[in-house]
Amino acid sequence: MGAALTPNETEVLALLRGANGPMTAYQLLGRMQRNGGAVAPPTVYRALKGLEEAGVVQRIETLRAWAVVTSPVPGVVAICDDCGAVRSVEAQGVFEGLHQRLAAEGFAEARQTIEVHGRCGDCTGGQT
Amino acid sequence: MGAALTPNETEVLALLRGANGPMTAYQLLGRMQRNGGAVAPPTVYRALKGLEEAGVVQRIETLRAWAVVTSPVPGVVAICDDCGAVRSVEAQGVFEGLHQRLAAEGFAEARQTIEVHGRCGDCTGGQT
DNA sequence: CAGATATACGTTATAGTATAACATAACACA
DNA sequence: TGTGTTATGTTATACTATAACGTATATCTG
Ligand SMILES: [Zn+2]
Ligand SMILES: [Zn+2]
Ligand SMILES: [Zn+2]
Ligand SMILES: [Zn+2]
Repeated sequence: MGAALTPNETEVLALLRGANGPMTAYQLLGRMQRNGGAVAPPTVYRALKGLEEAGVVQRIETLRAWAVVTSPVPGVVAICDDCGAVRSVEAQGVFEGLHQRLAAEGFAEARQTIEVHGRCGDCTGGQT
Repeated sequence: MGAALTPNETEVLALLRGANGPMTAYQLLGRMQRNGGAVAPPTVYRALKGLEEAGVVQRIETLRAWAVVTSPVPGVVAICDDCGAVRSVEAQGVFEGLHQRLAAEGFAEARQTIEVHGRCGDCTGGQT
């Protein structure tokens, strides 16, 4: 079974949930230090690793930052370069199509990272 | 027109072309130092930036490394976690499907990063 | 309870990645 | 010749991540 979260993991998750977007590991570190005194980088990286393995947090590769997983199924990460908003967009067909395409090449995929930069609806003048 | 490459860019590109896979910026730096004496990080990062803007080099985000662009059209980067091989696989339908999906959300995409980790055909016991 | 194992955590140091800021050189060309 | 532009050199620093080792705590076992 998926083990319960440790206290450090719980704290990091709460910080990420309270943020309105991804946070870098050192932003998390700073917050934890202001909360609880002496905290060092391994503490936050260990927590992030555990949360990632638990599937509740993911690294946004193109931002070198960390965010809560908002979708039960893996989504496309859409990042607005204007306002910084990050959304996970479900795109089952895209993932499946990619799976097929790679399988045709004999490639057995284990993990897909799909991140897209651009401008969100709000920032383009917004047709919603 | 796309400006000609500078000497530093040319050197970095030659190193990447001579490698059998992505290289980190500091691997490139080490090579350049062995070739030409005093070289500092900004030299290689500047060259990488120029090459990236020229479209001949790309950063592999999930590897924090740099590789030559092998496909005229953007491809899916397939990374074998076993042997380290990195291939760019054309998947026009995937990119287009993703484009459509995001457009439907009002998101105007500018840059897609699609990287997949797994095992290549050679490493799975290889049906080619 | 003594001892063994496992897990989480603390602590220090260091590795690895990337950029800021400012100085200099080289070139084009008015 | 002067002037702007591009490329480069140089120094320092910021940012991201992990290695290595020690300690605490819980749990099980005999
Ligand atoms: Zn936006
Ligand atoms: Zn799949
Ligand atoms: Zn392989
Ligand atoms: Zn598109």
